[in-house]
Amino acid sequence: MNSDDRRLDVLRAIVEDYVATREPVGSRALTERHHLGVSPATIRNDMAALEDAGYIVQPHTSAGRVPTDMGYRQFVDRLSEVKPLSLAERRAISLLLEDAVDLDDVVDRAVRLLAQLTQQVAVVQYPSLRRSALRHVELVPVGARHLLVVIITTTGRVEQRTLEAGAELDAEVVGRLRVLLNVAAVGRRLADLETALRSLPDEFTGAGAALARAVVEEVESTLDLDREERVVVAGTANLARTAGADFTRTIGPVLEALEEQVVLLRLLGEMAEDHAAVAVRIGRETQHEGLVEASIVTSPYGGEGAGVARLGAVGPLRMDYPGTMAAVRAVARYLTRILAG
Amino acid sequence: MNSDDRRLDVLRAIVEDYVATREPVGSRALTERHHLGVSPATIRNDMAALEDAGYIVQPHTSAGRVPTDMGYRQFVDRLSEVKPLSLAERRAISLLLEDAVDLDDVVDRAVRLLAQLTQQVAVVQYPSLRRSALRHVELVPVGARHLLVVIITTTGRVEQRTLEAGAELDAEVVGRLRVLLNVAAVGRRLADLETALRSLPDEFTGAGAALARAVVEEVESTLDLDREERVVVAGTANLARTAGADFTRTIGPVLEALEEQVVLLRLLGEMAEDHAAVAVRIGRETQHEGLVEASIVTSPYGGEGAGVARLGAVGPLRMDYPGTMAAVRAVARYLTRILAG
DNA sequence: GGGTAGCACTCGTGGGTTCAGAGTGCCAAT
DNA sequence: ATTGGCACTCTGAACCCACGAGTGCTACCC
Repeated sequence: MNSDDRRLDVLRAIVEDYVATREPVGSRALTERHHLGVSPATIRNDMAALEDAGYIVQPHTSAGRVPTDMGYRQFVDRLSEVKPLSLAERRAISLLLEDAVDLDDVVDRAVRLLAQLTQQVAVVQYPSLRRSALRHVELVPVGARHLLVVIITTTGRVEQRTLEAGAELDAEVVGRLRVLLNVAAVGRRLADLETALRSLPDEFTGAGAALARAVVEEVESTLDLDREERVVVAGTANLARTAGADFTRTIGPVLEALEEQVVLLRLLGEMAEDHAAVAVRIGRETQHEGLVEASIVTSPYGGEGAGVARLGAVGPLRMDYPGTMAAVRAVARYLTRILAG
Repeated sequence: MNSDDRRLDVLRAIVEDYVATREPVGSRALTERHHLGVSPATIRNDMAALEDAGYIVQPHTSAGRVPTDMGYRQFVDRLSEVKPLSLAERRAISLLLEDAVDLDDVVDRAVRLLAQLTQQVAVVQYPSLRRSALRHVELVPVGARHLLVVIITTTGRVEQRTLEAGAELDAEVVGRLRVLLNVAAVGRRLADLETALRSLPDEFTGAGAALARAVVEEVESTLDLDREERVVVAGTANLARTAGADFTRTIGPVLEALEEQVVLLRLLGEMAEDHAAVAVRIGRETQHEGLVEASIVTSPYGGEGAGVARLGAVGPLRMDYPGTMAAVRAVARYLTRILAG
């Protein structure tokens, strides 16, 4: 065995032990718990090299080593196969998700399930409107001057807006608008709607044109991703469990980050650029002040007309990466299957 | 001054100091910070009496006193007037809430605002469907066999369900059903709908009757309060700020309770039975294991056709009750005004 | 009777010291 | 390249001790 390879094995062993024991790991403990076939002294040399390379640090002179962000990163990148979940776990996932009654329910169940499986904070992003397609637009007059616009997507998501018409609504105009809207828009991805609808108001005159413009604008504003994309979070209590040990001061900054939709959405968006089945961001890699002591593991789900979104788990740097990755990937797969069915 | 009165003043002073300093308060400190007009020795006698009565305890011999749940309760009950918020605060509330675009946005803004104002965890319950009235029901065929049922309430809330028809939809039947449904149901409180709709399927024959029954059932299932009432939470990071000092072990149990909709809904429901403008539950009074070290302050909002619900703040036993009560009441009032307008 | 002053007593906190053990780095030997 | 040996470092636990805050009690005063 090449000595570089052994070094990486030592790193792997350090990460595993540190994750398991939460204590800095020394050379002797390492030789006892893993059959590396060499003596502690050799390990010490390797550790010195790993420290020079930036993968591990000593909290203080006479203590064992602890992985750095870079160390965890190396560890994660070197994971070859993801260990599968147990049959019982997979069956539980499947049963739980199949009983869901609508999209909200699916998402709610998925996020709780994932929190439970990973014993961490779970996050699930709603299927993105931008990438899903329109199934139907409905216009409902409400009183003489208000019009309710209901937008239904192929993912089963329903968005509604109320708008105030400038003049009294004309039932015939509303009816025609409904028909034209649906003809022009159904089947389009929401992101393409703008071009599809641009000329629609020209079909009307006077108050009808104004109304059509207002409705089109309302439909388009639904594209405004910042407002419409949502992430739901569950399992924050899991953070508190190991709070003192895993976070230098408090979990406050992490909770703050989790409450800020924009932070999560940015992070999920950036992670979508990794095309791996499971993406990981460790500590500072999250590029967010509040998450320097946290890692996030996510996976895409949906796709094929069901919209694409991500789900994942957020936990301390010192998390069980292989286990978390397996759970995240599994839930993403089942969710994809459920949404497609 | 009656000596019983003085005792209660001493209790008030103890609560105030303990809330301010987070440290057990002794007789000397008390005489220095409050002009009670008597010597420490006298205070000591009063404190002994208060301890006998169960309002305060000593963490250990040779320490000052700390209020018990009962002590806080007595303190809260004796608060006569609620101090008003500053003009700047009231203006900020008003401006923020007025800009909201729809019900979701109002609720979201309110909960964040309240978390910010109280520096605690804020909870806002969605206006209850049971007490709000129906504005419109819309039926939208989706494909040949699916029907989308959209229910709009007077609070601006929109609920939708998709149902699968047993047979191909007949446009004429759907149209007639829509008309009849609206005639029978509009203006009714959701809680009264069941009786109003019972005979409706009799107007149809064959497949139409089956469809009507399915639709009615779907509308009624919206009444299912457990599924439809929702509470949104914000500001959990505020809990972490003082976590070590205010909670014996971790904030985990509190976070768990906050994630369980059923727990919050039960609590809010029970608090609705107090008819005071602001209701308070302290420690064990919450009747929930996870909240024994927490208190909750809530106030109703809405009403007059806008549905009735509650909002409030959850924090440590050692919270600024007068300030929290003032903020909760103020936000409830502004929210009521916004929803009515 | 209620308030006060004085006093002895309790007990937790904080500072300082010591000690053992874990872990390291380095060097000489294989 | 690996290993055994060894001197060195540093943390954390244990311990002790003195300080001081705070109490309860009793005797005294108005």
